[in-house]
Amino acid sequence: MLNDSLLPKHVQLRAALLKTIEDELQPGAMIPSERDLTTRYDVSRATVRAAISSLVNEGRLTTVPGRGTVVTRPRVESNLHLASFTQDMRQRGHRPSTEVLSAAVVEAGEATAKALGISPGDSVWEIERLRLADDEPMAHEVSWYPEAIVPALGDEDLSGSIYAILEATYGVVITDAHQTTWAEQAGHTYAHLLEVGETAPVMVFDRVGSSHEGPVEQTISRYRGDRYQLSMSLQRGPSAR
Amino acid sequence: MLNDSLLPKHVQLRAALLKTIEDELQPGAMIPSERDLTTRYDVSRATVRAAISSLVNEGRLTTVPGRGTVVTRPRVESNLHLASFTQDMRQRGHRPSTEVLSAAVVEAGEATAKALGISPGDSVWEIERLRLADDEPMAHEVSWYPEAIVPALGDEDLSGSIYAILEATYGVVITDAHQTTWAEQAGHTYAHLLEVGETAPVMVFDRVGSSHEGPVEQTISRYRGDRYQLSMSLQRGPSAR
DNA sequence: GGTACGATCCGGTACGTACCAGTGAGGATG
DNA sequence: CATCCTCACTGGTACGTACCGGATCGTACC
Repeated sequence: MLNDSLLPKHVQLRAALLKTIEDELQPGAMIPSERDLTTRYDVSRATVRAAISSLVNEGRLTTVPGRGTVVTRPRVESNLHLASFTQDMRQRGHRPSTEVLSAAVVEAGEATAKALGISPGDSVWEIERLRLADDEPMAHEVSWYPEAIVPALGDEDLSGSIYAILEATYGVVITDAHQTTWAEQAGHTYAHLLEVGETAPVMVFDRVGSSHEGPVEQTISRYRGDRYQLSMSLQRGPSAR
Repeated sequence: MLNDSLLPKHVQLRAALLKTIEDELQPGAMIPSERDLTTRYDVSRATVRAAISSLVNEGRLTTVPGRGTVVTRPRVESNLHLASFTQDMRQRGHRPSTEVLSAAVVEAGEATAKALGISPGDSVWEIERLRLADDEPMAHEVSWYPEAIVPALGDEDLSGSIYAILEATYGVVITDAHQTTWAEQAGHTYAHLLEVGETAPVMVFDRVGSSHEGPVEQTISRYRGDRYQLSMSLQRGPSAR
């Protein structure tokens, strides 16, 4: 039944189970019992349990003592994902808009150069924008993009998603990002822009966005603390994909 | 050796191993061999392997065929993961300590009841703690745990990891959590506790921790904005809109 | 007809044995 | 002295047995 050799039986059995739960079974359906599987595939129960526990560990199956083992309902959505401000605000039920404050080619500072993998002094587009939700200030953003990657960025309409421009005009797809966040007082400059008090709390995000070929974007965003919150899921360890 | 209670042996052994790799061993060090552990704790090798594989699955241990099992080196870049305050601060190079402000059984409020899947008014342990890093206040935490799950939580030493207590005493392993974070001004109460100004920014985390069987913990933490920051990775969601 | 009980199934726990392939230290060999 | 090889030891695989407590359901009893 199994034993194409080469691979351990519990790995082969795992693959066989995964195939059936993907092709034949609905979420919530029960898979055959462990003892049933031992006779079907002619393996020991320990082997069956190894295969099953592997799938349980990845969230594909759930065991119910006294009942059986059921196919897990797929998760609806992971909260923390890479989304543009526009997408993000729409999902939260707000109407997003953007005010472009400035767009110019400048020399990259040290931190930006390091983040983008270029040399300090290299030319980068610096885009400064105010992000509104329902016509009230939500966030202030400054972004930097290497001019070498997006030479004519300033010619585009920057009031929408820059990610969309990167894709449509330059074929650059930001697939993942890394960001650090902390809390600050607004201070004079941002208090004015965000229309809050100078001591009002803001959430700062320093984000570096990357395509498959490397870093493309650095953005520092300041969100009004009274209007923004962030949800995320945490796992204890890597759940091997 | 084990069996001080009614918990499964592999859970007890898991807790024992976790304690030793946290207290005694350095990252990269090898734990005793599986066969060694069977004689030390007088259990079968299957039990030892169950305990070890659980820790491997969470990224605490790594097995090396032919060599042994080593304590995992923590990742340099502390990404977003579920870690206790103690672990978190150590990874950041600080010396953590804790001051227990109060511990009492109270009636669950509405939000807590909803988060924990119990009824408002049900008994919950309320633990209030001040978390210090290098002897300076870093965060204030209030946690709630259903009394039905952890009846004698107040008898334990609450100055360390409550997650460790949950595992060792009650066999409850928090495997994942969901949290929402936002920025606030400290305000009178927390300014005093955290030793900052009343308008100083704090990062608030509202977290619900769950075991395989459901929610176990709600914690609201307030971190000093000037001392704490959070890093995370983002991937592009499947919502290609 | 409703309840209580027991048979039977389920996953969970725990024990034992056996053999394999890779590692690495130390002794035998050249 | 360097090299090779043996061998003890490691985790990985796989088998078997046994018993537990929870869930389910049919049946016998009130």
